[in-house]
Amino acid sequence: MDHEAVAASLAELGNTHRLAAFRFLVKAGHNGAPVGEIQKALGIPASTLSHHLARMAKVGLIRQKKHSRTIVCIPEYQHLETLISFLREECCVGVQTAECSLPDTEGTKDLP
Amino acid sequence: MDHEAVAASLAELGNTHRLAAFRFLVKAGHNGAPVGEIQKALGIPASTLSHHLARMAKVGLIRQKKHSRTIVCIPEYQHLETLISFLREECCVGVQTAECSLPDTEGTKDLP
DNA sequence: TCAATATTTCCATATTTCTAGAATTATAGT
DNA sequence: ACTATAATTCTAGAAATATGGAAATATTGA
Repeated sequence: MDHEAVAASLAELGNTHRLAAFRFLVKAGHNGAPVGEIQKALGIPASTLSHHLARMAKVGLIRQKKHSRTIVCIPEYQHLETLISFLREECCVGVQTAECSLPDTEGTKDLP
Repeated sequence: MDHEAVAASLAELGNTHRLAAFRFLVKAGHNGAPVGEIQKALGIPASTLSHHLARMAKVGLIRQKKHSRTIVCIPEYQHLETLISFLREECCVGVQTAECSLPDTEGTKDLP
């Protein structure tokens, strides 16, 4: 996953409704959950939710499978893993220790 | 960090310019880098960059310290750590194994 | 065939974000 | 005091996002 793709995925998770939907799906497990169930859980209008789910599917955060009338949404764990790996590399580059450590707070003052 | 704060931080990282700036700062290390240096590296207009940096500072992704005329931006490693922890919990909830595993791809078909 | 259900697509509107030039502020050096 | 430098704030237009009602689509079961 390249820089642009990472940014796009993070942007999708960076919306409270979408993040809530994704969290719900992850909790639901590998089988995911149908749109209607998500809708009942989050309590947002169907058209709004549909729009958000479509966006997440577009960047690969979730997958959507049709079972007759219902559309089941499945979280793409691997996608999130990749995202986390990217962030972790960002976090640890430039840091001395293998594990991430806190920056030294020198004697400079914070801005007001 | 609560749901809203996580979404806000992810949204900030979900922009290519800001993600690039953050990556640059992380690579720069604990001492961070002055705005002008970031500007030269990314090659975007000063006012645009200033706007993006201010946004990142607002959600706590970076800190800004003034040294005479220059403003040094420092990445908040701890903040990113917290973000990653949150995502990791999301990822592993509902999954059987301790480590994150891939979802079973059942016999259902993907949407067109 | 008809009604009900699940969901999307269409549409319009409101809001936010992005962008960058111009003006402004703050500070250092001369 | 003056000039150069570093960065922000102001401003405003363009683009993208968010929202939700209404209509459309697909599918099931009677």
